[in-house]
Amino acid sequence: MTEVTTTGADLPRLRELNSLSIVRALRNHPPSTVTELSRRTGLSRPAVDVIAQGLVTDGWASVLEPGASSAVGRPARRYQFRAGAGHVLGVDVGVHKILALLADLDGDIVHSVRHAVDAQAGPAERLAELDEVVSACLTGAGKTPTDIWAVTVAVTGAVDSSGRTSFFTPLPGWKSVDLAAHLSVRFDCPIVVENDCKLAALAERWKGAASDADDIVYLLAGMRTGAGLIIDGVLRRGFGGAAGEIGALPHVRWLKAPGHLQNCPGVPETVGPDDAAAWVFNAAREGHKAARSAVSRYVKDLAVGAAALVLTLDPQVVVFGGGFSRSADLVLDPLRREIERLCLRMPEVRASTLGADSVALGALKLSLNEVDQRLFSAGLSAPVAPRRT
Amino acid sequence: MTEVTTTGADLPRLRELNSLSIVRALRNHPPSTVTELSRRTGLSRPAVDVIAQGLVTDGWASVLEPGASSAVGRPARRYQFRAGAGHVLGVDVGVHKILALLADLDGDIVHSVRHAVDAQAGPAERLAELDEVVSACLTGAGKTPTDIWAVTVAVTGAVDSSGRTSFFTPLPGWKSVDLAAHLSVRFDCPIVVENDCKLAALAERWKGAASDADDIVYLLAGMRTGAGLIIDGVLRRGFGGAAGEIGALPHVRWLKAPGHLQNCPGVPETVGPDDAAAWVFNAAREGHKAARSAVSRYVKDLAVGAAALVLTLDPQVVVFGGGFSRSADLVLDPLRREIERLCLRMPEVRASTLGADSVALGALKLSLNEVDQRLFSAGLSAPVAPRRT
DNA sequence: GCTAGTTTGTAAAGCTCACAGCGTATTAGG
DNA sequence: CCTAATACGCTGTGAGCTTTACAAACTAGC
Repeated sequence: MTEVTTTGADLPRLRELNSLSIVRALRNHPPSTVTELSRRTGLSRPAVDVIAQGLVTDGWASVLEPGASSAVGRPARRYQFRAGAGHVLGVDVGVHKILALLADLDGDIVHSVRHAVDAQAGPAERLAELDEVVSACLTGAGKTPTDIWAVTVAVTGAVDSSGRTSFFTPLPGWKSVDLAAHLSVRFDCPIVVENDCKLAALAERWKGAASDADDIVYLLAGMRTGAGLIIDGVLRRGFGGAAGEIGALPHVRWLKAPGHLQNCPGVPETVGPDDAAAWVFNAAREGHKAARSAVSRYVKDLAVGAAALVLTLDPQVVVFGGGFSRSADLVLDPLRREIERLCLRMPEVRASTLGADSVALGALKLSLNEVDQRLFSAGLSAPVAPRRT
Repeated sequence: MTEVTTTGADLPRLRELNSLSIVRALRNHPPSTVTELSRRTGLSRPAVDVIAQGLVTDGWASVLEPGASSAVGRPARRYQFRAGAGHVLGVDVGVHKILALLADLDGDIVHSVRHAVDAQAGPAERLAELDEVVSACLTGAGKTPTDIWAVTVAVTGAVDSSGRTSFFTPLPGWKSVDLAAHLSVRFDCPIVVENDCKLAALAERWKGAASDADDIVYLLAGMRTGAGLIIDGVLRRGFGGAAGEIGALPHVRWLKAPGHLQNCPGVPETVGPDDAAAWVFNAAREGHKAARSAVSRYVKDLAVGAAALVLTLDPQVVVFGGGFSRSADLVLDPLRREIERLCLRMPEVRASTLGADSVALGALKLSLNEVDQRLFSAGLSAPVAPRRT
């Protein structure tokens, strides 16, 4: 027997579905009365009542007894989602810094810790620093690893299905690091390792520049150029985790694009290689001839890869993010012109609104998605940290 | 009130869901006994029994009374999905031909009609020919327009959200043709106009070279080069319908790639421009020096665009289709080498197995998808042709 | 030809769930 | 103080699925 799908639903399953429906109606809403929930879900008031009480006894919701009532009529009891029932972690392991965010199930950030890291630090040193940041974040929020329901770590470079950056990565010696295995010593919950561009794209859709769009090309523009894709509202990983790596194609010029900025004539010797781009953008803003030309050539090269992505996917929005997005005022208009010239249908081009924390925020969001997925597929029995399968 | 989601489910809805579950279990299976359906859906035998009887009275299923039984025990009544309850059309409006396929709800083709068309024919002439082909296909199958539940028409060129090929199209004078409006005079059912590459991709996943994959890049290689994308098992249209049009980017060389074949030195003057490529492939197979070089250069240019798609999406399979897929023996290996050289992760590269009918087949499949979507979202009351919304 | 065994069809009992309806509690306003 | 409006809580009703039980139909083997 090919026992694949058990789609049949009986009464308990119906109750489960309606419970999830109530949970959905509870989340991302202010504390709600039974009548409001009834309207929101389409269920009858008595049904909502018993389900809500069940959620309270299970620990998924909490009750607010009526206080000062402003409306007419008998003051209503209010239910709210117990966002504190569980917590998730999102960590960005960057070249220069490690940033950990700890949030509740609403995605509200409870605590965050940021440490600077030497760009040349080897894997052992970086992993030790990661452990320290995570520990500090947990203790700072008064949590233990068992309180955490999902962990997502962002790294630079394409992440394969085993969670390793086997294709390439700018982190020194990082190619063979098995981050998930390293963290699984401390955490029993699901652990996901993901590419930083993809996570930044996720963040930008969550609470950034593209929260209204389902089809997004996110450009992470900095000394390295990368892309993250959201298609039909879902983060696109690729069959092997290498989606969005258009920069590897020499014809689209992403590899040499930042060189126009770094090698711009006129950069003072006192400016280090990491700050050269910022200097050039500033100089261009003040009318420096060579700087303006360098920015122009940079945008032209950036636009080729962007156009390849846009022509392939025909997105609604292109988000210009990454370190260079601070200079979006200089980039956006010429980038639009170039894309318009190269593409069939013109997408909106917007600047990132989240800045440098977008990667860690995206990691947080992916952790929340992981929790949600388990919640809404496996059903909700009691709020406990899920185990890895 | 932001009345967006009415997710609550009551008892009738539960019955509806289970009915759909039974329909799913019935489709693409041989006639099934109640016990088999019970196992397949997870529902109890009596529940399946009443639901199946309901489906029969509604006209969705038919009963096979037990005949010659081979097994032990009382011979079972068998139920089967009534694929003949409705029919769908898939039409390919090509440059040289128009092909219409008429199939039942199982996708089994009942009748097909193919007419040749002059490549220079204008819109009026082509539309008249289309009407004639559709009429012939209907009468040949003994059907009327009211028997048809969905119509999909494939055209060359990116199709915008209004169903027009406003960006570009090689069909003479076709840019402003509103095909959906033209057909809506005869058909009340949903009418979809879609790009030919996308539909060929759909067909190749349905019953072609990539039926096992969810992430597919389909290359339509001929005198024009195009691409269709399937991502997470879903056809990717793009926000404005222009996904996959990477060929519009000059840097990837798709526009000039077929020129290597057409302008290959040594092609006899007796060979027309449309047959030059076929001649070159044949000559290359027989060792003709210039022909081999032309094929090599063609593949190199084709591979640049393919690599752009592969790097962007990281698909599981690349399908080499279109007119040139008859010469896949010459193309596949060098194409693999080039993609491997340019990309991070190597996808499988396969030749199309459907040939020239793939576009019409894909149109058929999209019609079936359209019907299924309405079936499984709006619920099944009685088998009647759906109306356009 | 007859009996044991197996599977199907069908009916009845029981349980769970959601809904409709009604009475009660609480507040605002006249 | 009384009325209208709103929300809570309880009970009865009906729908739908499951389990159990039993009759019907067929094969296999003696």
